[in-house]
Order: sequence, then C-alpha cells, then structure tokens
Amino acid sequence: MPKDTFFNLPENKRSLICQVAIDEFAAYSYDQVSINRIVAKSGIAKGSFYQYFEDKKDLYLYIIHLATEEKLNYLSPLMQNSYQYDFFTLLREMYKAGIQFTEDHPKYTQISKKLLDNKESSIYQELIADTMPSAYLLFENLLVKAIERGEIRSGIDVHMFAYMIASLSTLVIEYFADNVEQNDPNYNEKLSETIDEFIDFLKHGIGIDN
Amino acid sequence: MPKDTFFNLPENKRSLICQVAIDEFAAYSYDQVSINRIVAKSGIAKGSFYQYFEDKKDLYLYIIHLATEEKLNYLSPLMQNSYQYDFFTLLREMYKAGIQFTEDHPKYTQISKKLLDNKESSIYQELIADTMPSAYLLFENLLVKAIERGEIRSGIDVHMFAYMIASLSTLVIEYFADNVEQNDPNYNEKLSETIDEFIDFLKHGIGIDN
DNA sequence: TAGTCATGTGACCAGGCGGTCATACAAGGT
DNA sequence: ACCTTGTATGACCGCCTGGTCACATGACTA
Repeated sequence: MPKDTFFNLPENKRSLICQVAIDEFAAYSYDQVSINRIVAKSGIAKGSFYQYFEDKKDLYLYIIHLATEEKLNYLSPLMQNSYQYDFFTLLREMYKAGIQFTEDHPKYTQISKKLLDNKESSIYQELIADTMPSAYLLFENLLVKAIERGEIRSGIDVHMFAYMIASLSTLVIEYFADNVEQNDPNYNEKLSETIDEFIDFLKHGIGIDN
Repeated sequence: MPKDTFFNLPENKRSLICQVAIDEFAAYSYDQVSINRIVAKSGIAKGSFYQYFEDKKDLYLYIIHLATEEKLNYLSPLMQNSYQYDFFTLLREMYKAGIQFTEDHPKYTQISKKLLDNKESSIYQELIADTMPSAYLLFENLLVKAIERGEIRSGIDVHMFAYMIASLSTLVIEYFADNVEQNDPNYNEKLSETIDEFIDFLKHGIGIDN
C-alpha cells in the first residue's frame, strides 16, 4: 500500500500520478516499466515518488488493487445471484460482464493482459499463483453443483475442466477483443452471437452426434 | 544465423556453448538472458561470443531453429499422412506427439513456453506473429475439410474455432505437464485418458443432450 | 522569531546490461 | 624470417535501472 504521504496529496496530483502509472503499466510489462519515466511524465521528483510508495512493486500492487476493485463491480452482482442461473447461463453472463469490463476499462484490461502475458516476470508468481487456484476452485464448485443438478455429464474430470474453462474465459475475451471493433454498429449483436456460439460449443462440442 | 567462426569450432566447444545457451534460455526469458552469464558458464571470452554470433538475437533464433527442427521430426510424419485420419483422430495424434516432444525435450519445451509466456517481449512479435497465423490457417483448413467430410457441424465459425483449437492445444499440453508426473507408473495410460477425454469434449461438449 | 515537522528535490550510487575494440596469439604460405 | 589471416581476449564504453540521501522549502506552532 502507498504511504500516507500519497493519500495526503491534493486530489488532482494524486490522480495524475495514478493516471500516468496506469498508462505506463498498460504500455509496458512490469519489468520494463521505468520509475524514471513515471516521475518524468508526472512532473514529480524521483525522491518524491519514494515518499509516496515503498518501491515499484508497491505502486503496481496498488494499481492492480484499483483494477480488481473495479472488476468486482461487474462480477459481484452476478455471483451474488448465481443460484438463479443454470451453469451455462451463469457462464454466459460472466463472459458478457468480462467483455463489458474490457470495453469500459481498456487500460485496466491491458494491464492484466500484460500480467497474464508475462508469466515469467518476477511479480507474476506471487500475485497470480495465489489468485488462480481460487479461480479454479470457483469453477470446480460451479461444475460440481452443475453435475448435481444434472446440467453436466457426471463422468468428466472436474479438475481438468475447471482448468480449461478458467483458461478459456480469457481466450474468449481476447478473441473477441482482437476480432471485433468496439465501434462496429452490430457490436452488441456480435458479442451475443460469439458468446452464444462458444457456450453452445461447451454444451455440445463441435462434433456431429450420431 | 551464427557466423562461420562458430561452425569452424571443434565439435565439443560448439555443443558446450549450445548446451549452456539452451540451459540459459530455458531458465530465463529472452530479455533476462544475460550474455555475460552465458560466456562465463561457457568459459569463453565475451569478445569470442561476438566472433560467433551477431548478437543475442542471433543466438536465440539459432536455438529456436534447433528446437523447431526437432519438433518437426515429431509432427511431420503425422502431417504427411494426415489424409488417413479423421479430424479428431488426427488431433489426438498431434497432441500425443506434442506431449511426447515435451517429455523428450523438456529444455526445448521450457524455451518455447517462455516465449509463449512473454508475449510482450521484443522478440515475440517478430517471431510468433509470423508463425501463429499459419498455425491458425492449418487448423482452419483441417476444420473446413472435416466439415466437408461431415465430421463436424457445418454451422460453426471456422475462424473462431481455429483460434480456439490452436490455443487449446498448448493448454492441454500445459495442463498435462503440470498435473502428471513423468515417472508416474501409469503415465502412458493417463496420457491417453486425458487426451481422449479432451477430444471427447471437443466432439460432444460437457452438456447433457436432450 | 525560532523551532518543528511533513514534504519536495535531483545529484548520486552501485550494479547490470549489450556490445566494441585494440591487442595478442597461433598457423600457414612464401 | 616475414607477412597474412583467423581467432581469442577482457578491459572498456555508454546507457539505463531501482533506489538513496543530504539538503531545501514552506506551513504551522510556540
């Protein structure tokens, strides 16, 4: 967490620093982000930076914290009412919410994409290694409940498919971000189509049933 | 490509340098690999290194070249006889070959995993950005033929599923590498099971048909 | 006015990097 | 014996990094 000094700053200066940091972490991977650049763009002295933050990691974790809080705003309403949905519907809504977050907060999305894209970076291990298992667990729980409710075949390897679905969720979002323009007139339509097709694939596969 | 000087080297010295480089690139991402470390471990002078290679990238591309050649040994027999197989069988064999390569050449696998895990690194763009589209095209072609042969539903978005299947292939291999010990007594059995279950998922999904 | 405390500052540090270059050496040809 | 050619060498260069520290500033207190 940043030091008190940072939170004592006038609002405009504080948010300027945040904005510069967000731009920087969206443009460069953690290791490549340069404190020198950040202080230069922010117009503050190098020494001041270290009055506000312990070190580079401190700033990064704070930015990640901001992004996570914002993303939870999109997902938590869904999760609170998760019992209302069957497995596939819940999944569809989660993907939609995820893509909506991406569109509303492209910088945050770039930051987390950079994180996911640099699994070897020093920061990845301690940050994601803690988070991912809980994401897998979430999907494992959803799968188990779905099996109990008879929505999903009971023979499947829950562990493996939790892994698959967790990984696929970022794949779908990336595919969509890479292949559909946000200002496409049929944007929302295509969004629904893509997700529906993907959910249908999860349900029935791509093979021809005999 | 390395300079002539490198290929004029006595065999043992040349392969020592290769081995050190392979270890280094398997242990560190491209940007983090240090020429200083490589020359130290190889017991050669820094200047000598630059007698053998243009620069760091030259060495890296050469190592990637070695890995690619070796991987082709595993895949090309399959691709040459691809017409013999239906889509899902071919896919299964490709995954098996891929996993076999991983087991036989763990260092090469780590190197390409590092490459795929650092999509932001300077080298990734020019190396993968050229290769991946051709991988997608391969899968697109396979999908189109499979649809013609009636092995796959005709309504699907070929472009999207080519992307999905290409991405999934690395996912399956990673999942397997992370979750099954190579010296497991039932290794081959589990390998077949995992792949079969995954192929079955591609065919039929995980939903319950009504 | 003098003292105190939070904050601002940028020159500076040690360390690491990729890459260069003048020099030395050894082998072969003449 | 001399010159050329290919190779070996490591000190050195410029650059950039994250982080520090002695000092300046300015506001509030006594």
